[in-house]
Amino acid sequence: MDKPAARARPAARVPTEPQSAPAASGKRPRGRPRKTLDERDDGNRRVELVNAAARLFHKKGFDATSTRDIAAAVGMHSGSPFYHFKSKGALLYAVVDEGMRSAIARQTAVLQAAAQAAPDPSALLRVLVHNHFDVLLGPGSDFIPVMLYESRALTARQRASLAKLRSDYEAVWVPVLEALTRTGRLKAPLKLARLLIFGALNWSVQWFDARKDASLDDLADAAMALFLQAPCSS
Amino acid sequence: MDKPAARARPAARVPTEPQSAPAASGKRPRGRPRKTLDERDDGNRRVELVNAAARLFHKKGFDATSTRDIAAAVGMHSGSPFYHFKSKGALLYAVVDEGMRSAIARQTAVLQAAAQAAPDPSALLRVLVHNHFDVLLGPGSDFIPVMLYESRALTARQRASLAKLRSDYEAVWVPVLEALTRTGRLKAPLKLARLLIFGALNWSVQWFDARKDASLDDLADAAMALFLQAPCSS
DNA sequence: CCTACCGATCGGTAGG
DNA sequence: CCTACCGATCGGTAGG
Repeated sequence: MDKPAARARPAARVPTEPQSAPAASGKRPRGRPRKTLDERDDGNRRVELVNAAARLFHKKGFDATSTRDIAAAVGMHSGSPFYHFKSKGALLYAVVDEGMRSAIARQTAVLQAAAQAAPDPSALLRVLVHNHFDVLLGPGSDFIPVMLYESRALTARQRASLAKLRSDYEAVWVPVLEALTRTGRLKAPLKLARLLIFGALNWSVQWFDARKDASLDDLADAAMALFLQAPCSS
Repeated sequence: MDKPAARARPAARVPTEPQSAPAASGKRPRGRPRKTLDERDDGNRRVELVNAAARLFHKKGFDATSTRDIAAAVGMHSGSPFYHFKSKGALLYAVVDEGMRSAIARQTAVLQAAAQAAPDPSALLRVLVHNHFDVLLGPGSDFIPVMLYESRALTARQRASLAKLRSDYEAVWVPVLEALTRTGRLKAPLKLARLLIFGALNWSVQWFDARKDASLDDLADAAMALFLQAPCSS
């Protein structure tokens, strides 16, 4: 069956009083009502598709998710996602891109707040680690897991753009890790340390269960205890 | 096109001198030649299929690999893998099962050798870590990466069997990590430490390049330096 | 954004 | 293990 489930169609989409104000003039605003509202609507549908795609790609994987699944999840018919995205792969890239930009924005925000309060590098690392766990495991966090585990389907060009974003995200960690190496609290070679640390964090997507396991703070504490040498002087 | 590539068909499969000895008697060994040889042949074909499946599942992912791809890789026609395996999922489970049994066997072997030479827990961890990297990244290591990153397609029953094998593999690490915790060289809570450590190691599948990066020994050294507190007394 | 549709591909099977 | 095939599903498109 191709009919979308009746469930997700938002009430706002039902054509209630469609052109209340425009109807008064009777001529000018025909084919398209006010431009701003129209664009906002289009944007919302697009955002809905990206959100549904993120959730389904995370839950079932990119290949196992059909564009029909995504359409049905937002109450569209099977061909309609291709009005907003030219291919399934473009939808995947939208998820990945949105996820990285959001992650970078959040990272920048928490780090700025922390750098003013306490410029201690171990405190900064703790903030980075906690934010990373939050981006991976917090509420509504489907985008970065998709980026981490479903990027194989991207084209070479898309992968190159993604590599730039990942590099931006990771670059912030480097001076913090360097400072910790200088003070002897981090022992492994910098590049390998970074890769191993990201692995430890990213793998949590595979096992973390918010209902059963520890809190994100517990996770961050454990990671800090594992990676850092205890403060030497005492 | 459905014709398999002419490439991988082993010369031994070409029906050259099919029943040299049996032809002498002319009666007894009809429908099936000697049983042992026949079974060995079947087993080899089965093993070839599992090896090809492991390589392709690792390279392209389970969903993106067709059973036709696998058949072609071993010089079979498109329907023939189903003579050996009743479904594509059964082939995936064969890969995962074989990978875990091999990993456990290798782990047992290296650990027994190391435990006699030096029962120091940090030396044992180093052996476990190095073996783990070797299983993940060493030559012919497609099975465990498939297990780690493609198991989602398994049935619930298969996943339960796999969980048992994974638990067997991980159980060996626990006493070693406990000993290191007791001597203060491992600081994080045991369960979280184990999960974070496995994450750091398993993630290497995503970035390690044998041509460019460090050796497996370098990796193991870096992991030990990162995870363990420096020996306290000195 | 829907309707109606297409070509391609896929997992799997019967029958030998 | 091959031959010949099937039903289902999928990404995508034309035309409105």
